[in-house]
Amino acid sequence: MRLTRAGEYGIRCVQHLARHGKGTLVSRKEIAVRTDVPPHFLAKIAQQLARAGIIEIQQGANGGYRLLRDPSEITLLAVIEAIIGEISLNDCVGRPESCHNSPLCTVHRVWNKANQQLRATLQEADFATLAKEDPCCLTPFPETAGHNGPIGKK
Amino acid sequence: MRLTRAGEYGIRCVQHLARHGKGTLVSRKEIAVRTDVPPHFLAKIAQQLARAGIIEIQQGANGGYRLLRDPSEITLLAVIEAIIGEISLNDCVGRPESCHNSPLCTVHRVWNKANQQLRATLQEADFATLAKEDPCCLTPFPETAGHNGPIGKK
DNA sequence: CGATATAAGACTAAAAACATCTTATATATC
DNA sequence: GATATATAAGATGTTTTTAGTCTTATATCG
Ligand code: SF4
Ligand code: SF4
Repeated sequence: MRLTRAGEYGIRCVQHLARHGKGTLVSRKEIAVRTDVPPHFLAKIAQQLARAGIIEIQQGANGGYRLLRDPSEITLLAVIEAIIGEISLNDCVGRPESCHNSPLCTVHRVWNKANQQLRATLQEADFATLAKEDPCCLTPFPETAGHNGPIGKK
Repeated sequence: MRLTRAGEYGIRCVQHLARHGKGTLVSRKEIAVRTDVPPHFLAKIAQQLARAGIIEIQQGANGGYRLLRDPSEITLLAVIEAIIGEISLNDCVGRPESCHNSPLCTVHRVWNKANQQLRATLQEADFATLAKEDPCCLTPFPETAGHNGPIGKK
């Protein structure tokens, strides 16, 4: 297992959407800027989240992404695994057949246990709870706030 | 965090040495053959284990490796971290300064917790316990058994 | 000394991660 | 309907990491 950048970015994306609540449309640009993720990269990640049924993508002018479920129904585990696939600390955890020794291997059992524990911990964390303690103050985003002039940048 | 091949091989190496017990000299070749690890790769891994004080390397003819500690004193965690460095599930766990958001981030806290839990689980597993339930029957290795002719191969 | 074994690190190949770019398509607004 | 804007989809490119090999040097036994 390895939490890649894509995985981390996916979490940030859902986290930001969760701040706006279920169903609210948020532009890719806003998410990208606010969570510090390369916009084109975010597009890819969003597609994976959409395939997993976590978000919905709206195309066209004034398009963007929206959460399909309530933040309390979305876990860290679901978001991570939507992007990097099922967590597997060692090859033999996800594919026991990759090591002929796995049926007898006592180390294998430790990995299995650790893996299960890790997934459980990540499953316990839902985005409603995460947001509750989150001190993030959601200041208006330029585009959303109704004027187009750049603020600060340039 | 990511258990690399080197990490997995390191565990196999220590596991094999543990079967022979603390202090017993075992040739690199035997370990490599028995645990299915490329010999030159094993050399590298052994050096890391030696630096971490887990094994001792004996050079010269009839050289090899030996465990410095009792198997019960060696944990999975120690071996893994000797090779891949301290376990860190996400960048921000090992280096909080890598994300300016880490002091406030609620996701960060979940990672910290999960990381701590994982390390604890791997620390609980020592090689004496692992070997106890290990059904491996240690048949004599050709070189060790006192004759030099190749068996089976070629 | 000579045979054998590891040390140490350079080197290479392959894979994965990370990111960008291009072309196509969908939608709102005029 | 035309146009501008936003995402879709996937090809492409760059960089980093992993995995493994090779070469030269050194240590030890007999
Ligand atoms: S030796 Fe054990 S821990 Fe290692 S890959 Fe095989 S089954 Fe997994
Ligand atoms: S946003 Fe939170 S979880 Fe993600 S890298 Fe920063 S501190 Fe870690």
